[in-house]
Amino acid sequence: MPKIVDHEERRRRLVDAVWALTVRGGIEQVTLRKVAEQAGVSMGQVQHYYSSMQALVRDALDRAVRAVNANIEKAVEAAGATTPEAVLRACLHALISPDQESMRLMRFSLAAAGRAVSDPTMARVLAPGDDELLSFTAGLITAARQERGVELREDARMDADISWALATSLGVDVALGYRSPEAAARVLSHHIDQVLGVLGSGGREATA
Amino acid sequence: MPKIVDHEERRRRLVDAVWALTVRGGIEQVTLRKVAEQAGVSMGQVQHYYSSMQALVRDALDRAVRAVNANIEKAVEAAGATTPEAVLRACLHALISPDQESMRLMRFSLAAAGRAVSDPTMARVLAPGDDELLSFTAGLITAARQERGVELREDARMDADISWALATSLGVDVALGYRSPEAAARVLSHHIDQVLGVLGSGGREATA
DNA sequence: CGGTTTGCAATGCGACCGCATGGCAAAAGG
DNA sequence: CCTTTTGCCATGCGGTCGCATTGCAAACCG
Repeated sequence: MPKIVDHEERRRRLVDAVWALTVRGGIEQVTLRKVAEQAGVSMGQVQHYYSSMQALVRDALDRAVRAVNANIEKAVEAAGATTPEAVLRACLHALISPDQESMRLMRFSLAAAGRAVSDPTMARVLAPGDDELLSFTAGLITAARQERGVELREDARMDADISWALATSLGVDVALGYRSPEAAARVLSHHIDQVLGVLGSGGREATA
Repeated sequence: MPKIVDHEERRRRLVDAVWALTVRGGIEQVTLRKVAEQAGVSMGQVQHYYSSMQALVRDALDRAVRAVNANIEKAVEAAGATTPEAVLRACLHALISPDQESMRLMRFSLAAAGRAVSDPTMARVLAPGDDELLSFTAGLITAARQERGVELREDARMDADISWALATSLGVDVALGYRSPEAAARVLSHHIDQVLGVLGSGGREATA
């Protein structure tokens, strides 16, 4: 077995080139030649690692999904969140992080979602969360309500659904510059407050 | 002035072809030749009415925005909404209408939004609402709260913002088949109930 | 009737696309 | 040494793209 290279590293380079090209000029700029140039390799190498353009874009999307999830987990850890409410807030706020890397991922995800119109496998990031995620989040909401002493309701799952949809939407807006990170954070916090029953009567303090 | 034709009708035909092509195969299928074929005219005619491909897609987006707004107004009228709450619900629910025409527009809008990554003029429909819309909606929310006898808060504008973001997101999901119209309607109604303070303690009836 | 203006249709051009193919350099085994 | 396997580069092909150009028929004015 001669000439052993790190395949994973090669693919990461190529996918990163796809992200960069998409963010800079839209997904229609992602061509074999441009990807090769951006990654500083030859067209041949791109073809060597991906059997087709579609396969490359698909892998780029796969990795984007995993990267977003990793960012969320990282954000939860970084926040040192111990209470369910803190975990909930950290998870949702991770989607609107003004961090360059996060914004890159959101922008690429939006471009990919545009393709979902014709290719159902292309939504993933911006589509509704799956059962597992919603159940987990609903659990957080219920636990947070309990801790706050708020009367419980059976609609936690729906609130989880709404919360992810809103956070995703805000994340796209931030990544495209339609909202400032601060404004998006205020909106998201306001919604979480409402979900957790924090908003009683004109109270302003709520949470940081 | 010889050979007078209806320019507006021509453009409508062409834009409709753009919508159809985008919905069927993604915005990357929108080419001069395909648009001409879809509209049943020659490439020359397309070029006669639009100086470039970009101009055509831009007009298609313009008209989509106007069509969505028209659909909303139509929905309000059709519902015979008289109270602020009924108007509010009609407006928001118009975005998740499972009507073929509405879903076409949402799908095209999503494809266009995918281009917003590289072309800022391409968001429009799926971007946050403008000041005027938010103020109007906030007014509806406040009035609806008053009618319900709910204690007033000063956050109506933010709730309006969130409501539009959620309705838009749900509308995309419905148009792409990620949610059934009924499921989306339940989610949206639940959110509006929450905004209007309908959800007190485990109550189930709320609204239809 | 001829002239002018409008509304297109047809065709051609250069650029770029994804992908297939063929070959060659480097590393390891014999 | 030679062979084999791996990783990759270079090039060529058929197709499609947006757009410019050219020409001409229909409709109105005089």
